[in-house]
Order: sequence, then C-alpha cells, then structure tokens
Amino acid sequence: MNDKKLTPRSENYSEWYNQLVLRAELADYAPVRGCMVVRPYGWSLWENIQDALDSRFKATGHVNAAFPLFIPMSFLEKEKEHVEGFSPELAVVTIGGGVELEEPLIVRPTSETIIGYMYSKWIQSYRDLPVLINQWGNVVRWEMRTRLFLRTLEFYWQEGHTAHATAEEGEIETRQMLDIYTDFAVNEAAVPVIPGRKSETEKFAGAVRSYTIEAMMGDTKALQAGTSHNLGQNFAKAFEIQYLDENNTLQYCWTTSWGLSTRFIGAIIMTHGDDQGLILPPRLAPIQVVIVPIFRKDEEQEAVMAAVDKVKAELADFRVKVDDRMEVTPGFKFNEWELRGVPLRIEIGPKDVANHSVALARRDIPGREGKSFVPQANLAQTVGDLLETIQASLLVKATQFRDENIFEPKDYEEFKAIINRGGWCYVWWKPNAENEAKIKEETKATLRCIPLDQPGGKGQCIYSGEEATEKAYFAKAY
RNA sequence: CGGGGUGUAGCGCAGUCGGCCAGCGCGCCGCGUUUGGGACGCGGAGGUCGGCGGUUCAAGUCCGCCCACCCCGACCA
Repeated sequence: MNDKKLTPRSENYSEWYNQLVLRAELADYAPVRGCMVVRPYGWSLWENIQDALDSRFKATGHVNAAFPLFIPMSFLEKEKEHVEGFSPELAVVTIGGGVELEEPLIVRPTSETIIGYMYSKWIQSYRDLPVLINQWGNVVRWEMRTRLFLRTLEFYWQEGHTAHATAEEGEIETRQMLDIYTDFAVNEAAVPVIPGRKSETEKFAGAVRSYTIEAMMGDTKALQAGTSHNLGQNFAKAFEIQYLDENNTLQYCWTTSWGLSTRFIGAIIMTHGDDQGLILPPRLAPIQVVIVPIFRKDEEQEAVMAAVDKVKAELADFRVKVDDRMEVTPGFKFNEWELRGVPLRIEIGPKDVANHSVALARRDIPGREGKSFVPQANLAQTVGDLLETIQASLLVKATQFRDENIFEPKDYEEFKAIINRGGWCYVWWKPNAENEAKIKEETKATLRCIPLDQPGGKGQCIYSGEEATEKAYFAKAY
C-alpha cells in the first residue's frame, strides 16, 4: 500500500481496484462494516454524474421530490415478490426515542412501496397522469459481501417512479429511461453499454419486466450499470393506485421505476483505469485540467506563476486546478494527478515562458507519446478540442476492448471455456429458468441481458439445443 | 452464515525462549538545499501493543473469552 505503484491489474485486479479507490481519494472505509465514506473528489464526480442525469430527467418532464428514509414494515409485505426479494437484506428499526415501536420500520432498500402509497393518495383521475417523479437519495441493503462503490450497505442513487394510464405508456417510459441511461453512459462517461432485457430470474423483485445497461469491466466481468423496470400493475394493485378514466371507470395505474447508483463510479473506474491509476472521462471529471508550474529559482517562479495565472484565466470555461504546492516536486505531482485520473495536464516551466508555449500531457496516452507542446495563444480552443478527443478516444478504446472479449461459442463446451478464461458469450437462448440456474452453477456465468438489438432469425439454444428466437449475453458479473 | 486471515504510531510492518527504554519504513512537523517523471540532509512530534479476564516476580509475547476488520464462498444496484 505504501509502494509508489499500484498493484498491476494483471496481477490482482480487485487489489488494483481497492488501492485505486483509496489512493485517488474517491472513497474510504467507514467505521461500520460494508459502509463507505465518499470523499470530496469522489462526491464531486458523483455530482457531475447527477447533473448529467438530472438534466436529462428534467428534459423529459420529470421532477424531483424527496420521500422518507423509513418505511413501515407492512408496506413491503403488500407486494409478494417484492418482500421475498428484499427481506433478506433489510435493516429494521424497532426502537425509536428509547421506546419499542408498535410497528418496525425498515430503512428503505428502494422506495416503490412508500411512493406507491403516496401515489394512491395523489392520483384520482386520468387528468392527474402521468406522474413523473425522481428522487435523489440513499438506500440500505444489508449485503453479505461488500466492495467500495460496487456493493456497499448504504449507497447513493436516484430512483425514478412514474405512474401512467396505460400499459403502453408504462412500457414507453421504461424504455425511454433505459435510453437515457444508455445515452448518459456512452456520451458522458464513455462507458459502452449493452441495453437489454433481464431474464425472469434476474429481474427486479416485483417487476413485470426489467431492463438493464450492461458494461464490461477491465477484467471482462459484467457490471449492471443501471436498470429500468416496468412494474405493470403489480404495485398499483398492492397500493391501490387507481384513477378514473374518461369513461368514469376505475382503473389501476401502470407504474415504472428506474435507478442508477454510485456503483456507476465503479463502472467508470474499471472501464477506463490503467496500471497508473484512474482515467476520468473529461465530461465528468471533477478536474479536467491540472496545471503544474515548474521552476528552480525565485526569479523563475515569478515569471512561471504569471504565465500560470494567465493560462488559468484563459481556461476559465474548464474545471482547472493549479497545483502550486511547494513541498512536492513536479514529478510527484505528475504521478499523483495521473493516479487521480485528471484527463489533461498542463506543464508550464521557464522554457514555456520563453517560448510562449505550454506542455500538454494526455492522461489516456501514457508517456512521451501523449505529450505535446503548444502555443499559449488560443489555448482554450486547443484544450477544448483535446478534451473532446480524449472523451471520444476513451469510448473507442473501451468499445474495442469489449468487442474483442465477446465471443459466439458454437456449443456449450466452448461456452464454458470462454467463460472460464474470461469473456462474454453471445448465444442463442431459449428462455428457461432451470437451465439458467444450471449454467450459473456449472460456470458461474449469469444471463446478463437479452439485448434490445436482435439479429432476427432463429438458432439453436446454447444449452438445450431447442429452437431459439433470441440471442442473449452470458458472463460472470459483479 | 461457512472457510481462511489480521489486529503494535496516520499507513505498512518487525518484535526470537516472557525480561527492564516498544522498534523500522513511509507519511507528518521544523530548518536548509532541491524542483521538466514519485528529491535529499539534519532535527523533531506521535503508542491504552483491539477489549476484558487469567497465569507469572515480570505479558506486545503464554492461556481463555469477546469484539472488529479484511479475503474466499452462498445473495445482490
């Protein structure tokens, strides 16, 4: 841990991940098992994620609200699958103010129930629909094994909850939000994802249909990076969310829910990071450009710092940090900001002052190859273009890596071999929960999703050999 | 919950057969020299040895119980 270099990914991927999260100061372990503290740098990244998502939610007519952290235990029990899915991981409050509660409260693991309860009060008529509310908050799920960002007892997320008049509208909303997640992942985070449907086994407890965006991490394992659920009328019936339609007939609403969590930070880390550390996509990076001044003598310092100030002012439209610490050397700073994933570094030294230039170093291209010397004139344009280039090339690189690790095995033997050495399998699949369970048992791989983008036609199911009309992705997952 | 491991300075660790002042590296503080890829010298600060109990003239060290955390499995955004 005190070694200057991170454990290389090839040596121990999860060790690399843990060290990176701690040393980049994204998060730290809290004094409670399985809980994390999101440090300012990590939270700033999360805020940028929030902004990117929130603006998309607002643009599609959603509004934000806040619902309670505590939910009456009985609420959860109203939806059968929901309670079965969540009861093993609930935190339950039985005492309040020193007095035993009449009814235990659970700390929300998700808010379908309490929001459903409120919707039943608020919705009377078709004129009240649709209801399109999102909430930014935290939830608690008492997981057995935890990893920073990827799975903690408490995590931060947004959960959207909508109610609609028809099944079609519900499905359209569900899919719209999946599209938004996809757009966010690809265009803001440069994380290529495969949008698809979850199998019956993998779907959300209480949903009719679940959709997911699946991303491939640097070790080829899959990560569910966001989900969108069509809840049908399950929760509407459980909570009597009803409305009168145009014909004065009482109808149950059709509801949806969709969420994306701080887990996504894990996705960014494991999609772009290298052995040197984190690599952040410019659009989400808390610091897009770090300026490192370099000088030997006092007289150099003055001239260099004047140039630094000028450059910083020129780059006012970007998130810029000047690292003017005197107690560490430039070389130390280079390594530290690379560890922390800042996309672009500007070095300004006496030579640059003399030449009216700066040195630029791209985080995504290590070493001399990623370094260039450019004039100070018109620097904002240069930097803007370069950040766009970096953003684009991160996506290209990640997409290439993903595609190189997706295979189409001819038979189940080959399937097992691929899963075993790491990689995704794209195969014909005839839906069957038992076979899915057997595959999981035999290979540890799960059905990640049935992609929306289907080739059409028919083929033989990879496991049963039966005729199948859809293809699916299988992989080991986080 | 099952298996494995670890608790000694902020972090990483050493501490032999129980022995008198508990140490090393990094980090931290001060001063000076340094600064274009992880600088160096000198001087300092910092400890309920996870907790409780026991054995003993004497416990970081031996014994018992407890607690916490980490890793590997079964569950999951």
